[in-house]
Amino acid sequence: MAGAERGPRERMVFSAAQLIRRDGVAATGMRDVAAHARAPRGSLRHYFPGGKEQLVNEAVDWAGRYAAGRVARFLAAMPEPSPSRLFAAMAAQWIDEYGSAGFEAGGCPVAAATVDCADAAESTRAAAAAAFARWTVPVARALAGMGVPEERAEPLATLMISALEGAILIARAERDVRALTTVTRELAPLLDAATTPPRA
Amino acid sequence: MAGAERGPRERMVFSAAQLIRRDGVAATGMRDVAAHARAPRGSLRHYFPGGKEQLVNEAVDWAGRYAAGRVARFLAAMPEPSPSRLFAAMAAQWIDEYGSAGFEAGGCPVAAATVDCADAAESTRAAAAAAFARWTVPVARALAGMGVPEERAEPLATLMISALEGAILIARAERDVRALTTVTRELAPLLDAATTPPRA
DNA sequence: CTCCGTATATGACAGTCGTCATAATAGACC
DNA sequence: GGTCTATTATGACGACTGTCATATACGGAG
Repeated sequence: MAGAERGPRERMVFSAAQLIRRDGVAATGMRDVAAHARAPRGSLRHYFPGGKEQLVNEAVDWAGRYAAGRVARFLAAMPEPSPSRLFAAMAAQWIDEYGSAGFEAGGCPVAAATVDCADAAESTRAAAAAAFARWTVPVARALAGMGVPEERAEPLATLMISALEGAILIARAERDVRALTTVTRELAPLLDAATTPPRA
Repeated sequence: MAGAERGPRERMVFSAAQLIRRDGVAATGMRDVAAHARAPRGSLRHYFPGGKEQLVNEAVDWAGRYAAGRVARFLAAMPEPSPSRLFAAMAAQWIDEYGSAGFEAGGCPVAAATVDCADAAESTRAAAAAAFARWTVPVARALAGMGVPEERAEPLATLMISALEGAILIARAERDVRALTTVTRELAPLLDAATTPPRA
C-alpha cells in the first residue's frame, strides 16, 4: 500500500483506509484522517460533504479497487500461473507486510468497515459488498483463464477470499503469520485440482 | 446463542458479546450493555473494575468458550462424523440464523474485537487469540478422531475457521448466505480427502 | 483592480463516551 | 437492633466525537 502523492482529496481517502484497517471505523476520527494525510482539516467538509459516511465509503471503495489491481499485477508477474500460486501471492502480500513491518498497520479495511458498520450504515455495507465483488471478479476470471471450469471459478474465488480474510483476522489476533502460511499450504491441492475438469 | 438467565454479571457479559458482534467494540457503550442486560448501570463498576477493557475481554472469552462448546455438541449429535459434515454444521449455525432472524444480529464477536482493538488494547488482542485457540483445539481433536493424521489436524482446523470467519464477513456485507454455502460446498472434498492418510 | 469560485482556517455546538465520587439500599450474621 | 458487606443509584467530570457556521486566503477571468 504505497502512498501516492496526489491531491489532498486522494490522500485523505488513502489515509482513511489506512487508519480504518488499523483502528476500525468508529475509532478513526475525521481529525485523525486529516492529520494523517497532512491535509487541512477545513477541507474535510469541502471534499466530503456527505460527512464521515462518504469518506468511509470512498475508503472502502478504494480498498476494493486496490485489491483488484493487485490481482492483475500478480497475474502479470507470474510466469506459470496456477490457482495455488495466485493464492500464495495474495497471502504473501500480508505475510510479507507482517513479517517486515509488523502487525501495527492492521488488517483489511473492507473487513473493518463490514464489522463496524454493516448494521449501522446501509451505504457502507453496500460499499463493502461492492468491494468484495470487485475483488472476486478478477480472481474468478484469473481462475477461468487457468483452466478452471467456468461454473467453479467464482465459487473458488469466494473460497479463496474467505480463507484469506479469516486468516488475516487470526494472524492479527495471534500476532503470528501461522494462519496465513497454513491456509496457503492446505488450500493449494484443492485449488490446483480444479484446473482439470472432472470430465477431462 | 440462547440467553441464559443467570446473575446480572453473566447477563452483562453475554449482552456485551451480542452488542459487540453487531456494532463493534467502539460503538458499544457500557450504558448500552447494562440496558440490554436489564442490569443496573451502577453495577458496571462493581463487577468490572477493570472498566470496558475487562468487560470486552470477558465477552471475547465467553464467545471462545461458546464456540468450543458448540463443536462438542455438533460432534455428539452427528451419527456418522466426517470433517465436511462438521464444517457444514458450523456453517449451518450461521446460515440458519441469517436465514431465520436476518442479518441484524451481526457477526462473530471475536472477529469484531480483533478488528477493533487488536492494535489498541493488548489484553483484548490476547483474549481474541486465546478464543481462537480455544476454538481450534476441539476442532482439531475432532478431526483427529475422524481419521485425519495428527500433523494435519490442526492446520485443517485453522483452515476451517479461517474460511468460516471470512465467509461470515462476506455474507454480512452482501446480506446473503451465498458465501457460507459456497465455502461449505467447495471445502468439503478437501476436508474428507484428509481422513485417509496418504500412507494408508 | 475587481470579481468570484475553489480551497482553507478556526471555533463553537450538542451529543456521547468512559470514568469516577458519593450515597443510598438490601440482606445476612451476631 | 446494630453492623458489615455486597449491590445499586445517581450525577458530574473531562475528553472526545461529527457537524456546522463563519471568515479568510488564493488564483484566474473580466
